[in-house]
Amino acid sequence: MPELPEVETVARYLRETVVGETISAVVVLDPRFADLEETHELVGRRVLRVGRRGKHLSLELDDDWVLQLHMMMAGQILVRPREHSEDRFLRLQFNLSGDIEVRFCDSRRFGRAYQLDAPAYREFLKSLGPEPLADSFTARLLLKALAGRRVALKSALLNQQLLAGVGNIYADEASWRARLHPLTPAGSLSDAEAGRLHRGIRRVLRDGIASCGTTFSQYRSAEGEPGEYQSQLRVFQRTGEKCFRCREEIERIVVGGRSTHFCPKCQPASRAAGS
DNA sequence: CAATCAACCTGGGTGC
DNA sequence: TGCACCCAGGTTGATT
Repeated sequence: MPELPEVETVARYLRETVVGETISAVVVLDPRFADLEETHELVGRRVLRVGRRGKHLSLELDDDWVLQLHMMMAGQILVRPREHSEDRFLRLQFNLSGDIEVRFCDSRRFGRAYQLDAPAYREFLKSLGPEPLADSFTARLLLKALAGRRVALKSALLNQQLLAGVGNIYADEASWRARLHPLTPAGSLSDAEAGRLHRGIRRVLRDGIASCGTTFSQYRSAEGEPGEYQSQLRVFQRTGEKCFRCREEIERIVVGGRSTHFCPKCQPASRAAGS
């Protein structure tokens, strides 16, 4: 599921709907899902801000309490009116003042919810790589993050300590934009290539947000709506279809255990290991 | 320290 | 219909 554009889409809706609301009840349906030792501590607290860092969502509450949510592969965070019908795979629910509920659903039970105190939250914010859409994220910074890395570019882009928020879909899409083979050694990029990659990453993430994310099956916005970026994908899950740039057939390989899609003609394997 | 890989889970789709 | 098998947007922890 959810990569940066999908999480941002959810965060934006939460900002419109739950900021200022007070938690009136926490319902844990799957104890393994939520690492909330003291759920009663959350009751009565108000949501002051909704943050997003990489693929993580943070509900910042009164007294520096933070509720961290991660949707992993299949999670859905839905904002529902109390009378809304039951949602499938509900694992955790927050009832809010104003008769609305935040429902965290997840068929695969990979998602997680947990509390952080202020110091732990600061540590967490520092533990991830730069935000790719921040003004401060430059091509030079990207080059620096990749410097010295011999892993495949694809694997580096998925490393959240190097760059926060890019996942399997947007990594492939950005590499296609930059005309870089996914097996290119991450630390071998020239200035020009890093510039193209930097533009590609920001382009696909911005476009993804503008389309409210990519939905193949599970992902829904907090309003329960599917995203629309899947119609704009250039390589992801287009194996055997024609490249939009050169009409060559898109190929699929496995890199670091992850399905990887690219155009063998537009993204030549000059320096790429193993091909 | 860097890189690789299995494990965590379940549902949906496909092919026999 | 049933069943075996493959695939999936992510992360972490053990191992090399």
